[in-house]
Amino acid sequence: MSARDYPRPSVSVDLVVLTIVDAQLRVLLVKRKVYPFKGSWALPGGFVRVGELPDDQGEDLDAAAKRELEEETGLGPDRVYLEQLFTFGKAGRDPRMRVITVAYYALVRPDLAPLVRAGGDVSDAEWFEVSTLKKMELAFDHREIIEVAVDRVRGKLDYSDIAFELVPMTFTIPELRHVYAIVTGKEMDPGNFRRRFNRMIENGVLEKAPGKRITVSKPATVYRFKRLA
Amino acid sequence: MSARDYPRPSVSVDLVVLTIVDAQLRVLLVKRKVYPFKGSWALPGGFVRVGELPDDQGEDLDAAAKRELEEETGLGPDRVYLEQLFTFGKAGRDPRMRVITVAYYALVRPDLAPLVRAGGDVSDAEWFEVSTLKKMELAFDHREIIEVAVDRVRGKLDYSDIAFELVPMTFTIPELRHVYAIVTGKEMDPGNFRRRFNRMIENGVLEKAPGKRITVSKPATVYRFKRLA
DNA sequence: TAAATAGTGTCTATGAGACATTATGTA
DNA sequence: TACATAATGTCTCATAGACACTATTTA
Repeated sequence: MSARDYPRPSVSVDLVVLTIVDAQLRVLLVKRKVYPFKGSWALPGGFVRVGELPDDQGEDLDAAAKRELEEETGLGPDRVYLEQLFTFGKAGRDPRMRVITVAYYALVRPDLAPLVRAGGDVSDAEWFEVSTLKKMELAFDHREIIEVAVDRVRGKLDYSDIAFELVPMTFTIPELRHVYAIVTGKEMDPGNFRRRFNRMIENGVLEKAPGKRITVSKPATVYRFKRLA
Repeated sequence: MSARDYPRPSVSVDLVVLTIVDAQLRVLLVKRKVYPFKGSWALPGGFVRVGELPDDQGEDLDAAAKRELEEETGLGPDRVYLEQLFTFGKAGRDPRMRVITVAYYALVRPDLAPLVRAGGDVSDAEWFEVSTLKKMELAFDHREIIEVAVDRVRGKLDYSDIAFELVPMTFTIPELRHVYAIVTGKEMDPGNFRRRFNRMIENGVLEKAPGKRITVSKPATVYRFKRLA
């Protein structure tokens, strides 16, 4: 019996698409229209397209994630941060059949978030506050997947650039500080927080950008993040 | 057409089993006895056992990793640190057919490493120095997988307890320092290094253990790592 | 006793956090 | 002008690194 003949699992890609809108960390969920979990909210995702032929084996795993992202949000992968998260493969996690899912997470800038519903071919897609998911019934093990994703984002906040994926293209340091506060749940001291980014400003990693915020007092300087090549 | 009827990929589990022996970071490889890459060295691994029935969907992904670890090294998962690494799923990475592999990495204490060859059912298994792999032809994308694993270990060294998985059950601070030096490639100052673990010693996370090293000068204190429950 | 390494002490630079102060815009 | 918030400054403390020094064991 060749390896070819063993039973195979279905492999899907699930997306934890996160954004910050109205001072809340939100995740994009779609309403399931079929069994199982019909009517429940679930992560957007789908099966990896696999070819039958050795020469055409189908799409790459990353390509499947990008395709699903585009299909379900209308956002191209160039506008969104996308990274593999973890693979969930417990037996029984899908009652129909064996499904192993490779989860990805995506970070959507708040200014792009409103575009999502128009672009998707899924009619019932909504941004839910992560903090309110506890009360909801989610499909499959999607609650656990979201938890892992949020933990990952929290963990990477301090040693990576992902915070810049959760503010608009141009932003102020106070806006960036709000991102930190929302993700970590802790307010940061405005003065100390700014100092953390002073070097980036001197480096030119953050450069001044045109634009202005409507404020009741002194407006903050607007910056743009220049990703180093 | 139901989801059931789409073509499915094979899903395998590959293991990057690492240890430190003779002052070298080493990875366990097995010689392939079948095509493709017959005769090449490859990561130990195998296909996830998938059930055909909704009620019996087969083994969990983690269980597959533990099973392979036991089969190929003879080491139970209780004696070895095992963690999911990353999922590699490019089309064409296996020329025969579409295979998506979930890679795990395992850390084996140096005193257990010699037991490995006896226990495995794979006759041709050997520990290779990671630094010499560049010259070798490895099967599939296994070189890339090893690289990701080593990067992961390097990255986690400073903020996790994994260094203790690469020394014997009882060890000295200088021995631990050698682990850091070998993994990171940088020698650490002995005095400063020790200070990093002074708090753990005061906490009781590290406790004195019986045992002694054969040395040419003052022998170091032997400790045991007490994992907090 | 000599050699070697374990382990401690000291100094400095750096960064985080608490908090005060100044600067600059809006209403 | 009053107010609010941005932005800067100051102080303290914890930590990392460089390096000198002491302690202890072996040969």
